[in-house]
Amino acid sequence: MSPIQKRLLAWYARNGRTHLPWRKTRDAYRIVVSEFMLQQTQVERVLPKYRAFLKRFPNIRTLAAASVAEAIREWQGLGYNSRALRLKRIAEAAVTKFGGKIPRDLESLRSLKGIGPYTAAALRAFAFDEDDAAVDTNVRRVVERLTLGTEEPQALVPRGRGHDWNSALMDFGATICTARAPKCAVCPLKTVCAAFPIDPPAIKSPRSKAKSVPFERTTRFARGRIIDRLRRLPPGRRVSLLALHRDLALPGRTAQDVTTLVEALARDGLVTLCNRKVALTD
DNA sequence: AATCCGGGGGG
DNA sequence: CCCCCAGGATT
Repeated sequence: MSPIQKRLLAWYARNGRTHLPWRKTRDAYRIVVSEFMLQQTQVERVLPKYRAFLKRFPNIRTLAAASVAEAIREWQGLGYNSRALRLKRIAEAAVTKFGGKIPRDLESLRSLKGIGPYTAAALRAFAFDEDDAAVDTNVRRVVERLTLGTEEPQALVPRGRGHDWNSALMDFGATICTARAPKCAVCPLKTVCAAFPIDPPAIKSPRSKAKSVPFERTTRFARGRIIDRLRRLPPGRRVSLLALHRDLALPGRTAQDVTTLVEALARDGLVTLCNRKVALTD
């Protein structure tokens, strides 16, 4: 192993978050649930949601057999509800096409909507102990700094250590080699880092943003409120578009605006619209 | 290449 | 308050 590899794995052995539940399992279903949650949310916020989700859907067949509405309800507080839908569809595909298991080969993984290059590699490393490099923006940044861009992330994976290596890079990037204000002074890799010491002013970028719309007027806010309202609906019940508009009282939104928003959510498959009444998709 | 998605965290 | 932020799909 190279000095970088040895030092980072040694740091991880002492400082890594090896106690995290998705680090202690090789159950591909549990790994894919954690990956979908972690793509959008901080670890501390994911932990309780992860436990609750697995309690409600203990295995892939439970999730496959559930309704979309149940999956979206269990997703409450995580945001990005489309990902709950995709996770649920992946569970269905695993049961109908892959013998009830998350597939191991790259092509099969990539055929599942919602699994891109990053998540496919993460699943192969964390669930199947393959030496793939799961490259998110944190890992890309860390590797670029450590080698000044001379090495591809995949080339750095120590043979047979893909699981711990990917975990180590992520923990390191989250705590030491952070995007802004990296802690070079206490970095265990500073003596082998090509970028040490990083020049802070180099991070400055010319920013002149157009003025932003208030968050309450954004499509994102409105969609989130609509899904939240439907989530609280008793199972099997639907609500009329007019009642939805009246209940939510979204700032600056007409009844027609609400209809348009609901139609978009219906195209996404999150809600079902029938006779101007709407509910989460069954 | 740019945009959409849903909030939360940090300065 | 203001700025920044992730991965995947779509166009």
